Amino acid sequence: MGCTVNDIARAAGVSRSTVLRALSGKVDISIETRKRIEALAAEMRYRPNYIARSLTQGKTNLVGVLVKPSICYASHSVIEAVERGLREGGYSTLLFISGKENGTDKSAVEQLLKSRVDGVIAVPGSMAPPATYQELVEAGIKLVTLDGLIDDLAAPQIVGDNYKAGRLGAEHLIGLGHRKIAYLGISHISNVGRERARGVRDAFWEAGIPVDERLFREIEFNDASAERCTAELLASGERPTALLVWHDVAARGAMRAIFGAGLSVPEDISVVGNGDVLGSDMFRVPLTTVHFPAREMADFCVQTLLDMLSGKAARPETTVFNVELVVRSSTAPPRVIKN
Amino acid sequence: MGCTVNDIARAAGVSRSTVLRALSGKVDISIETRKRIEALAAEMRYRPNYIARSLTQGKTNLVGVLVKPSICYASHSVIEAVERGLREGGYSTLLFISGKENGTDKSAVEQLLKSRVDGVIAVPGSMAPPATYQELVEAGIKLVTLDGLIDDLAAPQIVGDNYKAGRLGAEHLIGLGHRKIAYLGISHISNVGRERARGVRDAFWEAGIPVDERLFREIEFNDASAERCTAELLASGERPTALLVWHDVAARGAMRAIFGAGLSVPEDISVVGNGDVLGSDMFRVPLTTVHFPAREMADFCVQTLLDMLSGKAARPETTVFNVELVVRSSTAPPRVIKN
DNA sequence: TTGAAAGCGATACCAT
DNA sequence: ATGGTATCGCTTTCAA
Repeated sequence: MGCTVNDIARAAGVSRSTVLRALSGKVDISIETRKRIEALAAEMRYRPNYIARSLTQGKTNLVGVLVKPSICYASHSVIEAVERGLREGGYSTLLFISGKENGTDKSAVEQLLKSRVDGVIAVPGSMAPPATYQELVEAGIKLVTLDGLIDDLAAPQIVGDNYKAGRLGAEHLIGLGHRKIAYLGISHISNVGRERARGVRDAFWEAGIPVDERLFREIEFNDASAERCTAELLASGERPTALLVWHDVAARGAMRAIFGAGLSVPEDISVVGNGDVLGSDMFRVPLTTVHFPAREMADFCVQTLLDMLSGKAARPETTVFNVELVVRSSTAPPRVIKN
Repeated sequence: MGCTVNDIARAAGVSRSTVLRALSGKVDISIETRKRIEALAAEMRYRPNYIARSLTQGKTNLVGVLVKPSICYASHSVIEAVERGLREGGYSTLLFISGKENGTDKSAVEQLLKSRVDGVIAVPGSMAPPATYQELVEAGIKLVTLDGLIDDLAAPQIVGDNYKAGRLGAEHLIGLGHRKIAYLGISHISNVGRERARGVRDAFWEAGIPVDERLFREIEFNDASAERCTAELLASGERPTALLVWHDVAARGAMRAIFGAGLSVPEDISVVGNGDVLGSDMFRVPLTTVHFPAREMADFCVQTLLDMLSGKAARPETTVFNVELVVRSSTAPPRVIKN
């Protein structure tokens, strides 16, 4: 298919060393032969083979981007920002989407290793096993995680303030007068899950509200799971007056269940989301949520990796981004306050 | 970093040929040396270098996925399906997102060529220049396009029935009694843009409704553009009673403008979208839209490429998928029908 | 059953 | 200013 330097050398009647010199823009070559070879290369549609180049340079200019499935639609701008940032930094994006939201990513990491990527950006799922990522670090591959904290990982990690996110949502609902608040969270296996829950519990604690464990549920990341869980809560005798949901997308599923039961938001039940996904202001009821600066986090993540790739000292520090409550229409004081 | 076959050969005291044989699972090797080498390889954490392998095999097992930015959030499931399908087929995904929705993709294609990808899946922007893609075909790279038709391209192309989509939306509104319908479409440079508009115009024609060119607008793919355009329409003397928007995401922007003007949907203005994006049933007003089987189209696209990659005869045919109208709450008869 | 050698395409270094 | 050669890590073919 593509022609090689040898083809050009033969066609030009020179050695391939000369061809390379002409094409690399170096100085020690006569202007005329350079012109001639450049013209020939263009005519023959020569394109350097990056694969061969990586072999000699010991550098592929490839960055593996290993993300959990939800990131694609929860924060499409993340993947866009990452790809663009890497490209501008001279790297190509080798994309891997975890099979399952909570999957191990083991085989994907193997693949990444065999592909000899120079670096990896990982958006780990809620149950990502630390060992898998550790393996990348041990293999000498530059790694930065985004939006998920892996315990004891010697790599820079970028996260939003999940503890604060949990607190903000809970405090907002408590401030409105809610006492019977359900929390639809994610697995406690992950640091994110633990921090969120801790924030929520601390808010309850400080307000002197006892935690009703029956209202603390774990859900998967998808509409259906949230919808099912919410339906259960509504059907139970202990119907909450407010729902704190760990992600906007799940909040949408929760709303579906609420509307499906003939109830309304926020009149019957208040709902708080998390993430401030593009479009949550146009939900059937504009969603009160906690804003995570996803785009800024992604940009920072890419910059950190590019710095490491260019040899700058990498400090395996965790960077926490601030989050803020955005109040819209899905929350209101509980309808009836019994004394 | 990673150890090579030579390292193992040296450590095992055999030639590298023997190592390769042991690791490749071939038969002509004694069981004991194989065991020994396998153990050694595992211990030394040997991982075959795919880069080097591609060089000898003339095959990278890389597929370039070149998409316009909107695909990421308009149809996140597309990129997921594509990545998963390719991975299952033994290929890795080299992702490129066009800089601009209407950009040329020229440099991305160059990059793809230099990376020696075996194949490419392209989701072209509305103004994608045919020559760019043609170049891929000429370079002998297997190409399939998805959700966008490039004129005169010798490659299989997968699209939804855009003509029908235009018709369905228009006919629905006309059937409800609307006469003053605005159409927010995309550039006519693309086949998609032309087909949609043709469907709309045919529906108008058959209903005997004259086309008011002032109500036929071209917008960019984003909330803001649709919002701005809608605001203009509302402010003009010729306020339409219905809006036919070429994409759900743009429809959301249009709704934002409508609500911003203090009007309501569908009482004051009906809105029809296109795409049936996940979540459009949970818009502030559940959206009436034309459903495109995005996931099925993506799966079919990947399968087609995998077939081509495995040497099966490729028929450069265009496959058109059926679309269907999904009626929700954003459309209703016009409030006042003047006689 | 095992070893040796050529080659994939580009690079770097030494020689002319 | 230009040519020759070893090398990157692996595959394939031919010898032993």
